[in-house]
Amino acid sequence: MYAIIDCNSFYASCERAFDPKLINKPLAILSNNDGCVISRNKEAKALGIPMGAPLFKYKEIITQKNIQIRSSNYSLYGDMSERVMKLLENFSPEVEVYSIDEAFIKLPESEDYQQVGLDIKNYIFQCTGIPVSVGIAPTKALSKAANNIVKKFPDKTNGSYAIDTEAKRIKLLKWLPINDIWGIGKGNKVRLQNKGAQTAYEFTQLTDDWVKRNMSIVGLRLKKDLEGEPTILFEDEVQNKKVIATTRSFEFTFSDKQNIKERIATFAARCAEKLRMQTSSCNVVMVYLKSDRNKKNELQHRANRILTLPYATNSTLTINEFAQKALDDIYKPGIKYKRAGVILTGLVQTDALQLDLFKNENPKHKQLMATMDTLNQKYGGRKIKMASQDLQRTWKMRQAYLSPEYTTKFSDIIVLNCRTI
DNA sequence: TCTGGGGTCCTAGGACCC
DNA sequence: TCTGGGGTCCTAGGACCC
Repeated sequence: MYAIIDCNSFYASCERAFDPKLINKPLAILSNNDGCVISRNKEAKALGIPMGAPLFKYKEIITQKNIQIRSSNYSLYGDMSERVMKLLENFSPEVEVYSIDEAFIKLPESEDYQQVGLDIKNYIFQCTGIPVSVGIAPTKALSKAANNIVKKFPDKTNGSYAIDTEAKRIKLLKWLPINDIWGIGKGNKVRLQNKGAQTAYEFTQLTDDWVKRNMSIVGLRLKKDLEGEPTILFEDEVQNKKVIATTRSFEFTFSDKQNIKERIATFAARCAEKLRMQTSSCNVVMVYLKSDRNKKNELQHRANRILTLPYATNSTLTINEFAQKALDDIYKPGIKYKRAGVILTGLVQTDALQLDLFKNENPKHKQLMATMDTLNQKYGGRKIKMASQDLQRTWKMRQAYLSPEYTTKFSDIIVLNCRTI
């Protein structure tokens, strides 16, 4: 049997775990630059704050209803996520971390799966203060569906629901609307509705042939999984990333090339760092620029440039050199740019590099990068940078409502004042 | 003034090879 | 009446996820 453990309103729950003032209060977490809402607890949902709500459009209701807001604090969420995942290993050696707030685990045989789910939920809450929902079933897609039941009926399920009989599986599929199936998005929803299927059950009644032809092998796998035949693979080995990207919207729009060069340098450096962390090198660098598409009356421009490198590398210097070349190719003066990104692809394992007969990187880069990474890890805050980066810290994200890094920074650890009673 | 960021997988079609 | 056949690799774009 598989279980999916899904943290409820994860970012909001992380904030609440360390700040008792937030208990039972509506709370929304904002995206980078405090632009829009990316997580909200159930109290905020009940007040009608939708996912993706732009902050400036909801200012009024936020003040009126006294909704608490926080800037996103990824050091905190990333650390809390690691803790939750680590704790799950107490229930099974086989854990697939699916996203920052979700994991699948393979459960050992049990007489009472419902109770296993409750045990997991209680344990995670006790150790971290994070509430989770647990769905249990013979396949991954069915466990996701069981999790939907938990979310829709929190009182009846108390946080855990298990599909452990054929009757429950059929009942679940007949209840589950087509667009709530994991893996069915907008496109396939329309396709299936046109075919007359409204529920997961009706989807499974279509022929394999039709599903394969209209929804590709991906759709067919999903159908098998819903039929109870485990077809979507369980992957507990952590895979290296195949694409590494650093992309941001700016806090303002601007046209000044020097400014944009500096950001591209910083994005390139961040990408190269992520690349070295998984001991990969890249063969391809892509850079893109976009103006603000919400400003209809301004001159629009979006462009990208893809450069293939002469040799695979993970050197910040080389990657930035090519990123800057790409930028030169696409930058147009006079455009107000709002967003840019650096994306690395063609990733290969660094230790399995093909050396070229003629073109190879200066070996000094390797030593320099190793030294830079060591120093930056030891002292934190990325103290060692390229000269082309933002040495003056002339720009930074707008994060007006940022909470402390309770778990990853010594100066932010909560201090208890104990008095004798 | 102000609307996120980072991924995965699959398919079709073109280029190229013998 | 009637275009050769079989294959690989790469890329752009679509669809979906959290």
